[in-house]
Amino acid sequence: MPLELNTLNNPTHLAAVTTADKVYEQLLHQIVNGVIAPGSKISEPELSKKFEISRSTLREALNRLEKCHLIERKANVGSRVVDCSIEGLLELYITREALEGMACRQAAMNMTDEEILSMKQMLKDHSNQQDLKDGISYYQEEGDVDFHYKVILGSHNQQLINIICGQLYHLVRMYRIQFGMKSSRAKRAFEEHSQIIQAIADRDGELAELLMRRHIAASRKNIERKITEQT
Amino acid sequence: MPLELNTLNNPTHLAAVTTADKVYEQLLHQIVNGVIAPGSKISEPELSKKFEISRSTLREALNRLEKCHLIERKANVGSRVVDCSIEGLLELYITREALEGMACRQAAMNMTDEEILSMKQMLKDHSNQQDLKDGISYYQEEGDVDFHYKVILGSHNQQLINIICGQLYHLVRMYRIQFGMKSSRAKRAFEEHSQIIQAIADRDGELAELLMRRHIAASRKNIERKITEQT
DNA sequence: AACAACCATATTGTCGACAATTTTTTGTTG
DNA sequence: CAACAAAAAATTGTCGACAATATGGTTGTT
Repeated sequence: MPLELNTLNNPTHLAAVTTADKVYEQLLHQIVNGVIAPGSKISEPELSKKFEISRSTLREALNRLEKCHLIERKANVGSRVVDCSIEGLLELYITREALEGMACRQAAMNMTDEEILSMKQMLKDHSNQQDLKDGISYYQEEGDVDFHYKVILGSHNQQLINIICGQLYHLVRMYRIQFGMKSSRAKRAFEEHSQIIQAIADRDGELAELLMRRHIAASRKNIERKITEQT
Repeated sequence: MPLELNTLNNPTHLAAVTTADKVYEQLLHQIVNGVIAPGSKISEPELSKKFEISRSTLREALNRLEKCHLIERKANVGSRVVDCSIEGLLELYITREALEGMACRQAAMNMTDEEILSMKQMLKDHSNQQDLKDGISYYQEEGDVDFHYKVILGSHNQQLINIICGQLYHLVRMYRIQFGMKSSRAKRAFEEHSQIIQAIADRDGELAELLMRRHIAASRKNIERKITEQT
């Protein structure tokens, strides 16, 4: 069963209580999934009518979207959804490499034995799924997300967790959808996941970080290659 | 001339135009400098009276403080200034190590020759100051901040710049003031800065990242040592 | 026809009041 | 006196209206 993504954005792991929360979640979903196009302007009067809420609570929701860098605001002008450029995507992966690499090192140091066991079990489940689906994207996508999330949480470093899960990953998902990235290296990625878990289980932080960085860098280079092929 | 810190938090590098901006800047200053104590509750009615503004615009300012992780909000309960724990400080330095290390690698790849020249000049100025002040804290502190900022900006990676300058560094400053950290290794740090700039000038990203990580790790271990001595 | 200044319109920023929720106080009971 | 329940006060969330600023079109001049 895949992790519920929204829980990771909510520090207290509680359901959205206020209406601004709910509107935020809906807008988050719509932006990430491209229902609201990247780069498009956000009209406060229009949206507040559509959601049947006041502008105040809409602005509250917009502020949270701004926290995840999904929208940008200029004073006295308004908000726009961020637009997805290739440069932005590569910058994002560079940042992931740094943060998740370190998170992986910390995970090797700080994960409990139970957490490690749980990850190994997850990987076994994925391997069965992979036999069935033979590298087809959807489950592998979720599996990939699950894997990375567990490593990040395993770091037990609240700073890293907040930055990666709270803001970066929404952008990552948005980019994945915008560029229609279907992880053409599912099998290879799965093997890399195995190696990383092994390094964590061995409590080898140095190796764990190195492998995670290579894993993300490989994904980035894969994207770069595809992009340059297209042109 | 030291960098104007606030400009780095403002993406457009423009002065605060709206009143919420100004209140945000004042509150930022007060929190970072401990005028408002860490862990203390923030009363919206009280603050809005003190600043003679409405609660709406105060809440706007609070939202920006939340973006920098300087305050935390719970629904229907209110906001608190984050409190400074030793674990939090160490987590922050771990995160810095990852992000600034990568920023340094990117800086070695992406800085212009002019930017590198400017950094070398800055270091020369610092060295003169150091001869005069003989390792006394204040100027060295600002110099340290300047150095790190220039490297980060030199990465030319907007993601890294936003995360580090836009949010992490306010927390770093707050911690420095709360724990009264006076950089007892000024001379050593200056030498490390020199080595890092040399690696950047040589366009050796690998070494540049390694050195920056060691530089920050050394600072972290220095803190850990002090803390454990005290107990 | 091209450009500048101006005006009308629309959008964002700010305000004060009301509703919903939490926290504190008070009162009752064992 | 302690413990629990209920009411009161205070705080946060939400709303609609007004003020300040930007946008787009119009008009007038060269």
